[in-house]
Amino acid sequence: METKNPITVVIIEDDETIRNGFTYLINATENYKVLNSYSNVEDALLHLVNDKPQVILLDIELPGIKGIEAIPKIKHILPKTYILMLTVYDNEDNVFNALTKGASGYLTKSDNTEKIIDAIQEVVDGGAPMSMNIAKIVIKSFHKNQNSPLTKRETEILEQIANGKSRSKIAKQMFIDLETVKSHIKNIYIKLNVHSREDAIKEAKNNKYI
Amino acid sequence: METKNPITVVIIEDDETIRNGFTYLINATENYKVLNSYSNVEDALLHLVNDKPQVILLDIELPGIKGIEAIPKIKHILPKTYILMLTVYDNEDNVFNALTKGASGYLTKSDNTEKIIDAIQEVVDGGAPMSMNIAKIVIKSFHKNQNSPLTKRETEILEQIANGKSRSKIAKQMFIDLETVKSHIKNIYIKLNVHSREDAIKEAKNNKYI
DNA sequence: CAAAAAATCCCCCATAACGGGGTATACATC
DNA sequence: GATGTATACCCCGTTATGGGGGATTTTTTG
Repeated sequence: METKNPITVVIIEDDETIRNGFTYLINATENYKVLNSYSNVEDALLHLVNDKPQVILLDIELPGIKGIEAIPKIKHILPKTYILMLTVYDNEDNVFNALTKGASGYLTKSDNTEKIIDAIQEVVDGGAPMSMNIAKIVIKSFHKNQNSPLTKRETEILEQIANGKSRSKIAKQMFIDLETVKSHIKNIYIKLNVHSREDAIKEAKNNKYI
Repeated sequence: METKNPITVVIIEDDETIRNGFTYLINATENYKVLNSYSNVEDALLHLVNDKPQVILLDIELPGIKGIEAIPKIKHILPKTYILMLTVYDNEDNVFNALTKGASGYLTKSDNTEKIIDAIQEVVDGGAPMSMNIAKIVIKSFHKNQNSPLTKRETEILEQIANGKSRSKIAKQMFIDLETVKSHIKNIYIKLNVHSREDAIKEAKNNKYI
């Protein structure tokens, strides 16, 4: 182990105790260095360009910009940085969203130091570290959308519908035309053999398409 | 352990493999006896009066009458029987509904035999056995509707809206008039300071009202 | 019991949203 | 060259929605 080129880390976590604890523990480990730590995404985004860390530990539950929303923003300015999510609750949606948005791995805050260091190392080695229970969720999630008759886009739209969004809202949000949304919805209905938003949601949920 | 007065159990579960598996495993345990097992609630209701089990293992996902709907019916004819719900998915709504309707505990189907036997014993001893992750959901649910500005009825209706149901569907399902639903929705919007279904859902989810 | 809160039901109105019918283009995969 | 996907546009009639007024009854609570 050489101390000349330590693995550089930035921590984004609003809880001061956890933030300082992690900073201390990682810095105490040979070959790992915490460049900076921030309590919110906004601050972090301002300084990350200078920090240029190899790995970011990113809390999911943050005030202001949430951890998951932060992923694309961080990836935009630092495309090569690995992001490890920190979470207390292993919520399925969060896990899956974060991974699809570009997070490399997942850690629960109760994981011990050794695990966290291992995870950082693993991620710079190209791995995808995550807690066991999180891995289970991911597997379940992958099982989910597997044999769905819906395309990616259709699934996205159905999820918006399940959130109570109108066609026009969906269109605006996805930067596509209202008519395109209509087309997709028509196809969703045909594929699911339903004739209403309600039935589509029900059918999709029953079959774990969403 | 005396074998003269075994704890009597009835299983209601549509999957034959699980049904027979549980029956076998419970009968193989000293002091526990499965009186009967049924693949649906309708059959069970016809024979439960004769069975008079102390404990019923009740699947949530049943054809015909769903497990949760069955709880009050079972409680009606056998008020002293303890009901343990069996589930594969630890869905928050289901868990909470079942418990408020009179279920005593909750088990995931992946729980091992020992856990299930323990749960049966615990429930006849007056406990409320449930898997750890289910317990978490219950705690969350209790935290949830605490300081909600919405009334019970309004919350019910908002939940229906969040499931994509139209006013008229909600009205039919809740056996109330369309106009009543409209009134409730109007009040929901005022209380949440929103002007659309979408925003109401978002606001309610953010504040854990639903 | 009396007052307050919650739940129920009724009317009107204009607008927005919906579901269904077709058609068409660009693009990638196969 | 056929298929699948994502995109966009047209038409149509029907339904649902949100907001504005009430009113009544049941339930809860002080």
